[in-house]
Amino acid sequence: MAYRETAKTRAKADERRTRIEQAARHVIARGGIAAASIASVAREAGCSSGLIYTYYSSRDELLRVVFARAAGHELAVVEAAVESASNAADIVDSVVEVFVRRAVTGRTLAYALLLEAVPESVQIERMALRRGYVAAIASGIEGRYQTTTSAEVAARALVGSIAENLVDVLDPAKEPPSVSAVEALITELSVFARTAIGEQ
Amino acid sequence: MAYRETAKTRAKADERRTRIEQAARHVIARGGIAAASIASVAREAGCSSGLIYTYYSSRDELLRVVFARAAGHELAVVEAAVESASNAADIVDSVVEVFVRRAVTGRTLAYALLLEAVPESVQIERMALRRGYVAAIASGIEGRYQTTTSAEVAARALVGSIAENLVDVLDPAKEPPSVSAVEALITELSVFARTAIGEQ
DNA sequence: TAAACAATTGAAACACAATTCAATTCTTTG
DNA sequence: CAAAGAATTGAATTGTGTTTCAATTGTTTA
Repeated sequence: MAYRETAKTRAKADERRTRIEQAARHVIARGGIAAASIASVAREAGCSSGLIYTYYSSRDELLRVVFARAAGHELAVVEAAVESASNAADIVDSVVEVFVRRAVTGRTLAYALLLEAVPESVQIERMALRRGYVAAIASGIEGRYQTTTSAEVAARALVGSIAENLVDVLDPAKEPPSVSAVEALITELSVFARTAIGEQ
Repeated sequence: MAYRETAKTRAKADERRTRIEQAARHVIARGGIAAASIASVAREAGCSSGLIYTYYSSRDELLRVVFARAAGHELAVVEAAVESASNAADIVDSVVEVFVRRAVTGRTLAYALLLEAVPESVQIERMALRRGYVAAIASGIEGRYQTTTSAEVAARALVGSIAENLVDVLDPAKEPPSVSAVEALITELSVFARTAIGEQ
C-alpha cells in the first residue's frame, strides 16, 4: 500500500549522514570551524541546508560530532605512538614527533582542534581530547618510569609544551614553516621533554 | 557665542572613556569576554550603548583595548618576577608561582586572557601577550643559564606547561580549586620546570 | 499505476547582537 | 539668557547566519 522504511532506505540515510560529516570535515580542514557554516557544508555535501537538520538538531551538534570524530582519530594516533614506545624517553620522543608532524601536515585541522575559537559544545570535546592526550602520556610514563613529579602534571606539561610551541606554526595568518624549521622544532622539543622527565 | 572644546570638556571625556574601560574590565572579570556585550558594558558604565561608539569604533576595538591593557598588566607582573630572580631556577619558580596564583585569584579574567573564545582582533593581543611571556622568560634564562635547548623553545614550553595545567583549574564549569590543590600544583610545576631547564 | 508517505528543497522566518542616527539634553560663550 | 554646537540617548535598523516548513520530489507497495 505504501512506502515504509527498509534496509535500502536506511543504508541511503547512513550514506547521506556520512557524506554530510565528510563534507563538514573537509570544510573545517580547509577553512577551520569558522568556515563551517550550514550553507557551506551543505554546498560541499551536495544537499540543501534544510536536509542537514534531518540528521543533526543544530549546527553545534554537527560540529560537535565531527570534531569528536577527528579528535578521536588524532588521539588514537598518539595512543599508538605511546604504546609502541619502550621507555619514557621513547614515549616523549614519539609523542613530540607524531604530534608536531601531524599538526604541520594538517595545519588548519590542527588549528581547529587546538586553538581556534569554537562553540561551547565543541569546547567540551576539545577538553576531552586534551584529557585524552594527558591520560595516554601519563599512563605510558607512569608504569615505566619514576618521574620527579606526578605523571599527570608532567603529561599535561608535555602537551602544553608542544601545543605552545605550535602556536606560531599553526597561525593561519603566517606562512607554513619550512621543513628544516619543523625538524629543528622536533629535535629541540624532544631534548626538552626528555630533560623534563629526568631522563638522560 | 558658542560651545567649544575645553580642558574641562576633555577631562570629562577622558573620565568617560576610563569609566567605559573599567566597566568592560569588570564585566569581563565577572563573566568573561562572552558577557561583554555592548549593552552590558553600557549598563555597567552607566551610559547608553550609543555612547560607547563615540569612544570606540566597534565592540571588537573596545575589547581589544581592554584586553591589551589587562594583558600588559599581567605581563608586567611576570616581568618583575623574572627580574627579581637571581638564577634560572629562581626564575622558573617565581614565574610558576606568580602565574598560578594570579590565575587562581582572577579566575575568570585569566580564563579570558588564556583560553576563552575571542574575536580575531583580541586573539592578536593574546598572541602578543604570549610572546611577551616567552620573551621575558627567555631573556631571563638566556643570560644566566646554559639550557640544553634554545631558551625560546624552553620558555614557550614553560608557558605552555603552566597554561595547560591551569586548564581544569580555570574551567568556568568547574568549582574553584582548594588552597591545598593550588599549593600542590605550584610545587609540582616548580619541580617540573626546574628539572626541565636542567637545574636540580 | 495510484496511493501513501518519506526525503528533500530553498526561500522565508527568526534570533540576536552590533551599529546607527534623529531627537533630546547638556555646556559653553557672548 | 539665547544661540551654537557638543554629548548623550535608545529605539529602530542592519547584518549575518541558523532554523523552519510548505511545497516538491522520490520511493515503496498493492
